[in-house]
Amino acid sequence: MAGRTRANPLALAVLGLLYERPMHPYEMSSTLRERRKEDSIKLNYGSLYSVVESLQKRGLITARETVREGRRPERTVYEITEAGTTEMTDWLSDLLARPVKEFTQFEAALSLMPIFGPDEVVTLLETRLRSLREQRLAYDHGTASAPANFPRLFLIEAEFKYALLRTEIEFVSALLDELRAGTFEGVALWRRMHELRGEGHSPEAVEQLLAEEFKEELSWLSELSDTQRPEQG
Amino acid sequence: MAGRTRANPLALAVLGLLYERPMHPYEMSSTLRERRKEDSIKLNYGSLYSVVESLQKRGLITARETVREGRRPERTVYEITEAGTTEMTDWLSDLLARPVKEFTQFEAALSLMPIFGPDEVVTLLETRLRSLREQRLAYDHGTASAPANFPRLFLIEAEFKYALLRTEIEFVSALLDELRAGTFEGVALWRRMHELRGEGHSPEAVEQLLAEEFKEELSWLSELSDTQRPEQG
DNA sequence: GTCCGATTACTCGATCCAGAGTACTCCGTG
DNA sequence: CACGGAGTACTCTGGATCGAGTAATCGGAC
Repeated sequence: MAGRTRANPLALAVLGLLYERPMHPYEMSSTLRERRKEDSIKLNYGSLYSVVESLQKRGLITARETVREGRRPERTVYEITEAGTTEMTDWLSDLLARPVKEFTQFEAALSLMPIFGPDEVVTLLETRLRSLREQRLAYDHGTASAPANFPRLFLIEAEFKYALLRTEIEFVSALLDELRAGTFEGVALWRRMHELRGEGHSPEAVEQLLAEEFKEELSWLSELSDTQRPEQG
Repeated sequence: MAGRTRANPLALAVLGLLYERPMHPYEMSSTLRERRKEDSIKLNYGSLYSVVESLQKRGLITARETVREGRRPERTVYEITEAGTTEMTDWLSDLLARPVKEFTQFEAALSLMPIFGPDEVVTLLETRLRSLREQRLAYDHGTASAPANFPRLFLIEAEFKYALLRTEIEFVSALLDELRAGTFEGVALWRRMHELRGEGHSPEAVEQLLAEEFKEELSWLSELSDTQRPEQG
């Protein structure tokens, strides 16, 4: 049981809030916002209500009462069940103890980088680097931070994000240096490849020409080629 | 145009592949796998086929022919359109040049960490750290790596992932040290909070007691309290 | 020569989710 | 006292996504 529906951490946050005290969905969203959790847990209304509904269906929370205050719309107050508490504990333990593979947009972008030539990539990464440095400044100046004296315990996720940000800055910066200095391995091949494409050669012709011009660097290709295209017409 | 459907980078990868040469979807998936792109771009059949369909609907690719080879099922070969090439260029430029906020599972977990007490967190993070170190070893020994002599250009995303991995190891390791040494800010408050909960006090009672015991550390609370609960019944 | 398991090539359906839309109320402003 | 804008509290819809399922074929082992 409790099997597949552990994708959206918003559901875990909901369990956490109801573990403190019963609440209605809208209050959950405002509480999360007050606590600066919208920075680390993606929150939007649509998801919140469907997540709550799904938790209820699975018996992890129950509707305690629906209140109408004044002429305001009805509010349904939920509370956590015993099963819900167990699921919360298991789930959070799992998230803390077991790293999971995550796919970020930038990793995807890096892996598709060869679509562009090295010079275009340099320009684009320069823009990125500027933007990342601005982000770091914002952090440093506490702009992105919480009320003074806010306990570290409740901001630990921001510290982690900051560490990742610094790493990305270092990475992009180092990559840029190598690209600009021309010391990046294979940059000559890469540049030539785009030159040939730019001259209107077909992909096959480009491959052919490069194989001749860069024999050694492309030695790995021949190792693969037997298995790679067994039935290329 | 080309507005909202830029969520799934798999679509960008498809455009990239068809920019090289026409292909049928299954070939796209095997090509991506050969090139080790499944590590940085989430790929599964269901998504691939619906992504291809949606690209076609948007006029970014077109079906060139459907081939039946032997008695095998039909294969539809697609090619990229001019609009598709433009979209590919714009999209990849955007991904490289503009950092986007990403939400990871571990950030969510960190932000919900206070649900547990410090001692449980230590145990869980120790498990995580072991696992992260194993991952790093695997990288170092080239287990997770490609054919010898594979050009760096095509593995740059793995380098980035490795940098992030090292940062996470450092972060978790430093956090653990502080928690174990008791030098983590507010750890006493945190521990006491779980002690009181464990003794069966209600959340409100806990808050009350902590406010008395840890006046200074909780000063930020009083600043908020006016605006925080204007209508708490 | 037939059986097994891997590979090829998709299809389907049940969620999931984002974001726009709705509707009502409260509060201040002129 | 009419108006506008912010806040409260959801609802709806259509597309995205995931993973299991299907069905055929091929190559090798026995």
